[in-house]
Amino acid sequence: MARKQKTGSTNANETRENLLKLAARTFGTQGYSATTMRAIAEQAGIEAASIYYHFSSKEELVDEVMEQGAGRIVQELNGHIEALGPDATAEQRFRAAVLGQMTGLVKHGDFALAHGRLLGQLPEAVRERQVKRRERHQKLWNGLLEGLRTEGRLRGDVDIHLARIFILGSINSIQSWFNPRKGALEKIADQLCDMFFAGVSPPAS
Amino acid sequence: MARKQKTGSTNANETRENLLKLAARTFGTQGYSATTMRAIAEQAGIEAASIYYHFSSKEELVDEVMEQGAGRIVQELNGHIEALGPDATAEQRFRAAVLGQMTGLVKHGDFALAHGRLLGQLPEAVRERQVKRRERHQKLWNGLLEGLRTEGRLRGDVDIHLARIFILGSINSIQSWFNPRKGALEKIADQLCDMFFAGVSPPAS
DNA sequence: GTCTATAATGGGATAGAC
DNA sequence: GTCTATCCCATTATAGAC
Repeated sequence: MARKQKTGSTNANETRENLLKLAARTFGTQGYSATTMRAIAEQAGIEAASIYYHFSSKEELVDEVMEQGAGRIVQELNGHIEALGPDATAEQRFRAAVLGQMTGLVKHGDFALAHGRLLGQLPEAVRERQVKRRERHQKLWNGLLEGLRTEGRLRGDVDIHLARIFILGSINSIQSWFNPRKGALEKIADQLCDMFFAGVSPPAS
Repeated sequence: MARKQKTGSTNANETRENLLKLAARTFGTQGYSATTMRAIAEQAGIEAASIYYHFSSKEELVDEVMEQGAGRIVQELNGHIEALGPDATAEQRFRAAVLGQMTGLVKHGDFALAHGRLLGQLPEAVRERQVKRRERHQKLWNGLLEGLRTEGRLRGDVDIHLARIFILGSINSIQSWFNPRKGALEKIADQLCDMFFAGVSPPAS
């Protein structure tokens, strides 16, 4: 059940979460520098100065947007993999990861978009942390691909590095074109995996 | 042979070209809003005000960076295709396009990077024109893929739209990782196409 | 062709009232 | 928790000297 806030007056956490959402959307569409504290405040119906009660700076604000963006995507991805149980094949895990990451990108659109687009525009301190996060994420995918290799689902001459770039580039591009009316995510993920596998798997016979 | 300038004093065109290059690099790495006229001027060793002798505004400057970025990539791509002669197969043309676009991205790094990263951050007027340019570019790729289909190099159930997204996402991601010391572009393009074709082509038998 | 000086605007952030 | 008022500085762009 929902726990009561300790603070009186209008709920701080709620405002904070709202600001984060609005910041994510604005950062993602306008970029870091072009997004002003005033613009975020206006959308929330408060003055820019009031943001500083919830966040100490613009930098802290964007940092948390990035954290949440990365966190939500990974969580979705992991959730899809874990739902398979421990006996899943490498291919099942890989396919779950593809659908999981796509789902994360679409479900947490604003945060995911900000996360994907802002890396190159961030203040140094924030950027460094996010670069490390991204490296961990790539390792996760490397692991999935190595699993495929172990189970004989990757041709010997396929470069894992390149395959990862190939599949991640495709998955992530979904942000710029996916429209739920044009087809279910599951179907798109399947098609993408089919294309991927028919390319990397050894000839059937 | 090189033609003499009509103007006296230090060559205006030269400075203009230099400013464009520096602008491309800075826009591409920092983003549109974060790039200041001062920063560009400083790199060129002049004052910010002097830029306005060569460009009427920041908007015009970024517009030309975008134009050149798009133009150089397409030119490289077309050059590779045309070098094949008129009797080339659809697959040869496709493979030439992949290598051509990759070459363009690497060869004109600063302009290509700016072109790829700035779309979402541009002033409306500039953005609209570039969105149209991108659509033309996508149609070019659709044409290449339809050629493949006509010549029986695409499985019937492969969605051309998705295949285009798949291959373009992969090609374009080269900007963020390619290192000439790690392997020739030709080899990477080949590997990418091999992965692509072994997926989309009908089973050999 | 580039400079200095400056206008006009808007940015992030803080102080202190309520 | 949010406000108003304000500081201080950076920004794009222009005017006019050289």
